Amino acid sequence: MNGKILPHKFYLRPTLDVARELLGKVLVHEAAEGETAGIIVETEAYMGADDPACHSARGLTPRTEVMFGPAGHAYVYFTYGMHYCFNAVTQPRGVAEAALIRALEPLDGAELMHKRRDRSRLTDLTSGPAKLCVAMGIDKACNGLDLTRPPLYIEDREIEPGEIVWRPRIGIRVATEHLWRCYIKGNPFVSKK
DNA sequence: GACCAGATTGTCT
DNA sequence: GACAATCTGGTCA
Repeated sequence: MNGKILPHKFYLRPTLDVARELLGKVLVHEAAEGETAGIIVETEAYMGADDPACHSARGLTPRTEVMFGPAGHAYVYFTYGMHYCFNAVTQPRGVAEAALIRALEPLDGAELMHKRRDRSRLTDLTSGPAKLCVAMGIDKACNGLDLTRPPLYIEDREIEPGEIVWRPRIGIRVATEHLWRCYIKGNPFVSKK
């Protein structure tokens, strides 16, 4: 690692602020097979009890337990019978909000990502929430991990994200009116324009 | 490029 | 039993 790991207090703020400021930060996973890292280029905010698209809006269940827990932990959920998605939990214990990481730009361990994903094009490795989980080796075992220490953490390598834009969230059927997805304009790894 | 259906299973009603 | 914070590969243009 050659950056500063983001502390818990980074995540103890309004989720929209955290989602925006995660852009340009670096997600690192030190797995047994090797280390992979990527620059976060796209996120979405899930706003808890008042957001019908948020898993936690229906209350505390075994699945959403981590989101109700303290900030700075990993919420990894399984969906569509085959995909994992990775979120960073925000807000204090009891407030169940999170920032979904939707896309990364590969930084370290691209070779290992290719091996895990079996895709030749670099832009196919991490340009989507389920894709990046495969490329980074993130699965159910990562659910609940503390993001301020290895093996899974997010650090600041002082990368300037560039121009940021806000757009409606993707892949949900309710609450689509909010501009709660943000990404780095023009970045080729963003999942969708 | 746009649009569409199929895959496949955990989670909640 | 219905549905899901998705991806892929097909068709048509």
